[in-house]
Amino acid sequence: MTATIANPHHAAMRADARRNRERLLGAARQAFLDDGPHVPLDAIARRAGVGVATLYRHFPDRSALVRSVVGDVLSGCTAEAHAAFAAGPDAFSALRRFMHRALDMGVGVMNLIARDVDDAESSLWRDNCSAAIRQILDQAHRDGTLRADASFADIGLALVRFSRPIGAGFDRDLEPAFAHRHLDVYVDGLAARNASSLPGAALALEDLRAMKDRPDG
Amino acid sequence: MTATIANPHHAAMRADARRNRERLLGAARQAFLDDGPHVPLDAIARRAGVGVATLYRHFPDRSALVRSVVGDVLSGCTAEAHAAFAAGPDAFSALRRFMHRALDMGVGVMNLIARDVDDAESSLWRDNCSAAIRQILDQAHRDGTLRADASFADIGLALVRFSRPIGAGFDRDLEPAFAHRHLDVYVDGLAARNASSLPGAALALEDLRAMKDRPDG
Amino acid sequence: MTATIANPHHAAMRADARRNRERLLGAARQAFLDDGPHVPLDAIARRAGVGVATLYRHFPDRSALVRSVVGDVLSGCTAEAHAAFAAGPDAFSALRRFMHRALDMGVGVMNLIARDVDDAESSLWRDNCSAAIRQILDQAHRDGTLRADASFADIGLALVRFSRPIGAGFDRDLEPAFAHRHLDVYVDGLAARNASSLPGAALALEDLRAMKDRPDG
Amino acid sequence: MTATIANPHHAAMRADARRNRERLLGAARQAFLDDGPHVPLDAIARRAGVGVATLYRHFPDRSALVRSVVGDVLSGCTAEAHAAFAAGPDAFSALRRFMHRALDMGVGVMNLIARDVDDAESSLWRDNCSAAIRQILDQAHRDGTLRADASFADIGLALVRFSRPIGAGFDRDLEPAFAHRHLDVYVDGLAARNASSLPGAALALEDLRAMKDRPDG
DNA sequence: TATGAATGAGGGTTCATTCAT
DNA sequence: TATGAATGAACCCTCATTCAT
Repeated sequence: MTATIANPHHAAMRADARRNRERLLGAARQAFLDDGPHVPLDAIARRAGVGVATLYRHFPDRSALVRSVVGDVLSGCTAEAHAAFAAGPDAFSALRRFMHRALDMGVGVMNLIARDVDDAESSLWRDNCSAAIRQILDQAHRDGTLRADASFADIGLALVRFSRPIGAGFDRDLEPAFAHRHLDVYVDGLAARNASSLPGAALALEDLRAMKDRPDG
Repeated sequence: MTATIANPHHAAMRADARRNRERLLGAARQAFLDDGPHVPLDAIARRAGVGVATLYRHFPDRSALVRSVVGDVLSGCTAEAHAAFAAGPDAFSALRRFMHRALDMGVGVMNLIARDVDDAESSLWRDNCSAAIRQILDQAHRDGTLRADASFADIGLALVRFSRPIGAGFDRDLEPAFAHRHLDVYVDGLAARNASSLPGAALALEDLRAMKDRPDG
Repeated sequence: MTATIANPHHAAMRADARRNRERLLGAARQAFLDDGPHVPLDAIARRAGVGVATLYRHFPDRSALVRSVVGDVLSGCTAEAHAAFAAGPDAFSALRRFMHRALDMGVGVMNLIARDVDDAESSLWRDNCSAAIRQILDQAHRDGTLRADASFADIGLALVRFSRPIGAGFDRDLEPAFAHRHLDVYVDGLAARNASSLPGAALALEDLRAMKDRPDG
Repeated sequence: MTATIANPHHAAMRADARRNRERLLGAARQAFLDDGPHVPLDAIARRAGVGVATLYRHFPDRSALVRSVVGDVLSGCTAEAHAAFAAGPDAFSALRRFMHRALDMGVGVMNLIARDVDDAESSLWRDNCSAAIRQILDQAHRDGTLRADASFADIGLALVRFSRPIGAGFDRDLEPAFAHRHLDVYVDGLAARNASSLPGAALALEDLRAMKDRPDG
């Protein structure tokens, strides 16, 4: 399921190197989901079946690995958003479908690690993904099926929230089931006809850009 | 806002020791929320304005501290649930009110750390809290205001989900605003009249008890 | 003088890793003898001229290091016992010779640390060494040169006793001289013709196996 | 069995303070024997049933406590040596008797801790004890019952050696039995008629005075 | 005076990263 | 190029000692 991510040297890479890179990306995403953002890099290398130094050859430090994982996931999400919008039949149901797909893709990992990611390339990934999602939201707003007070920031962050493991001491295999159930109730609440009034003014995505450095999270 | 937690030696403690204990509990809860479950104990001690060894005198190891924080938060939540139910005017609005209060109390911390907490005392806190919440849910179900397919497990875990920081790389001060907005939409979706049908069978709390050991989260 | 200890991966180890391993073993034995069982592992690493983490790479914790040192010493002792028995001319003089050699080999370290060592491999080392020593004792008993009331337990523990530093506040370089003098008097007392009667019943080695956990020494 | 040690303030001390002092001395000696020289002072205080600060009131630091324990033991030993010499019937049997008594008194503790003790008062205790022992040895030498090559240094250090626990991983309660058996064989070897020749020149006590600082031991 | 809480320095261990093979 | 050994910084925890009650 690893979306192909544009790597500058991708074409030039030897077959075994490319295979290692992809195994590392997959192992890293799963490790981040399973064990949190602090999982030792040794453990990721072991999961991928390579030595640590191979990991460092492909990703000079933890942050580079994280950025690549995020890029991988975001590009996949972008594709899913476009596909859902195209498939219809209407924007609101496309939204619901897309959100469930994003959960399945492990978009949650993006957030576990997003604090470390603030470079130009990642911003691009993020912007692409945003645009694809906004396309759906805007149409739903125009249709009057999505409650008026639900902003892109609300929904983008909701996506993050629902796709993160809650890790509440129960069997990890049950996570997806609860996530999808929670998400479905939330989407029901998003329907225009079901709306109570939300507290506070709608927050715009711009409000979120005020990054601050923070040790952990 | 630190709920008073029953400490066996509480009465017998010297005034300064008790003060330190409370400052440590408060600092720990905030540190867990801000920086995650791996926050160095040194940092917690510093936040509380005491030396590390003082922390260790009060809490023999990280796990003991975590248990105490959990107990502290859970007992506070229990009280809030009872209060909300008593205040009415009806169970559904009590539910909404209680859930917002639980967010404010930092119940999210419970989950960040719940994996480490599995002793008898913590179970008691948990059970007390569960009972207080179920009281509300059962009444709402009887009233027909809460959608029939929303189980206690759904809602308990939703509480956890909404109260955890998503930490998506934006200003941490905005967390509460989004959490409350997300929660409000979710509660709208919980209203019986707004329900679509949820995917899968309702999961019971018992399904969650199948604890497995897992390194991180 | 480091006896070659069978390490499963010995052959497969890189040259530098093997060299480090041996330097660590030697440094550890000397450090245990000089500074006791609590000597900081940093100090051992420094003595060996490597970083701490290198020590931990080779020996996952203090106990593993201790076990390896013990194995190293015991295997050397076993070889000495066989050699002494083979060299003759009679069992009693072989016993005296062996005991002095064991002192030189630093067998005392075994005991400083023996409390921590109770795994299968160490038991094997111990049993091999015991057997080699018993071979000498049995012959001496048959020859009638060794006093009848001297058991293997007596003599094995005497070996331990004489080879440990007494550390009585004097120059450590004098330790071996006194140890050998004490041992020689003791061996004189072991000769059958010199025996007074020993107090109490002879204690068998089995009595020693009743291990109890004990914090320190 | 705590010998009364001259404490400058002894007479002036309140009854409860004196009782605490004696309990601390006894607890410390036993703790040093049981758990080695590194036993935490908290543990000693707990054993004595007092708070840590009480320990510090009586003994300003670990070294002072150690010195007092040593003085306590040495003064007891001195008394035993005089008594044994007076009781006869001959010097050699007095020597044997005294050495067994010294073991019983826990003279071994002296050595565990002697490295830290080098002040004038301790030297006095030591000299008194030496004199009492030499009195026996000199007579035995004159009697021709003690081998000529056994010096005071040999025998004094032997006392230390036999009275220290060997801690070889067996039940600590068996220590005294083995110590007495080892000692008895050694004393048999000390008899003039049983002597082989000892290696090296006899070492004089003066050789031992070359103290060096050493961390542990 | 006796108590037990507070402190900071130090040792044990893990892990991100670099380097020799 | 892939490997895994070496390194040091950081964190957890303990303990000697001081200080408030």
